[in-house]
Amino acid sequence: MTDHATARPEHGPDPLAGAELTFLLGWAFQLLIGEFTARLERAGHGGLRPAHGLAFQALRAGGATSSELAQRLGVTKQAAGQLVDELERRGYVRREPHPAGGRRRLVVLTEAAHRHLEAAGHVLRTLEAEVAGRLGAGKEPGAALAGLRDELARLVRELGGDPPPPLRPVW
Amino acid sequence: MTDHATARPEHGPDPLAGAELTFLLGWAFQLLIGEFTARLERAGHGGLRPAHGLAFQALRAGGATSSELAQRLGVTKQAAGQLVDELERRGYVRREPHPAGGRRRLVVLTEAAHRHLEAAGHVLRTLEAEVAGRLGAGKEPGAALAGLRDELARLVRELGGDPPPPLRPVW
DNA sequence: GTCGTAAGTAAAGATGCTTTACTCGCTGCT
DNA sequence: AGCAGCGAGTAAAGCATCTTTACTTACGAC
Repeated sequence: MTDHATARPEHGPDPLAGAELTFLLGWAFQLLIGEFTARLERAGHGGLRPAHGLAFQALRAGGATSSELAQRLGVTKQAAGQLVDELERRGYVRREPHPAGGRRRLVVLTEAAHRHLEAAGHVLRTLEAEVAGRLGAGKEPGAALAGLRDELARLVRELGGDPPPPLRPVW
Repeated sequence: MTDHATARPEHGPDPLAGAELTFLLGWAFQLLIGEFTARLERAGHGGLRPAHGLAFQALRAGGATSSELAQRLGVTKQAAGQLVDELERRGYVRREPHPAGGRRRLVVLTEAAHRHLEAAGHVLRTLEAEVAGRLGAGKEPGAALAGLRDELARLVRELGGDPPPPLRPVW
């Protein structure tokens, strides 16, 4: 038995309780991403969308060619190339000669990108900590969040394998 | 203490366990939506994207003008008008004279749209039932899903209010 | 050498929105 | 009656972000 009955002190039917799991997930994700972007902007790291952050993460460990980046992001190499063009123009990545030669070029993050990544990580962790405090009233703090993470991780692994397919910014 | 340790029989670090809550939510949502769309297609209801389903839901209870639809979907009225144009061409909605007169036109669902909604609902419920069975191994069936739904609903209500802002198909 | 393969680039097209700017039908005032 | 104004609807252009198609270039194998 869950504490479902205590989750909403108000009277009347709860539209959210009847919502499909899929939509609940979508709402939660969208709200968190929205809050994330807003805070990042207020912290002086505006002008970049979540998709750019995903690219930064894909390049974090030693960079990659734009074709590798394309694969990690789940887009065509042309799309990745355009993304790299834009990020290069704005000073977040550099194209360096690739050790393996060929036509390859290694795309690496600049200091600006690393600063952005750090700020983004901080915002995400702060956000998660706030959520932890507000979740699962009545239980010990953090327990509800841990359970939520466990169930979500299991769900993702069941449906998407490990590692799961890339997150795409449109559905 | 959760059954986290039993969730992954393999050795080595678990990349998903270290993932941010936000990304877990995104992955779970995207995977479910993807599976939903694939099944709906296989059931003979292909060619419509999730956004169309959202429009159907917004029109389900007695229809609406396209401006009302725009508000419910969180887009401009022009975008809603284009959406209605397309759905009308494909036989999913009709524009009828509006009882309140003016330039208003009431957009209502056709039988085809209602059939689509029914099929979509069935797929969603089936999917949710499957998820319920695979979640929270070791607990009584359904308990993990109920807890997940509770926590998600609470999270959504905290961040987005009630009802939450419209789900947008891009972030 | 030349052939195949993979990386990268170029250009056009598709899509799904927004912005800007208009027309039309009604209400209410004077 | 006449007209100001408002909200619904429509039209067209612009824009961002992707894909598709098609090419060029570097290297390795044989």
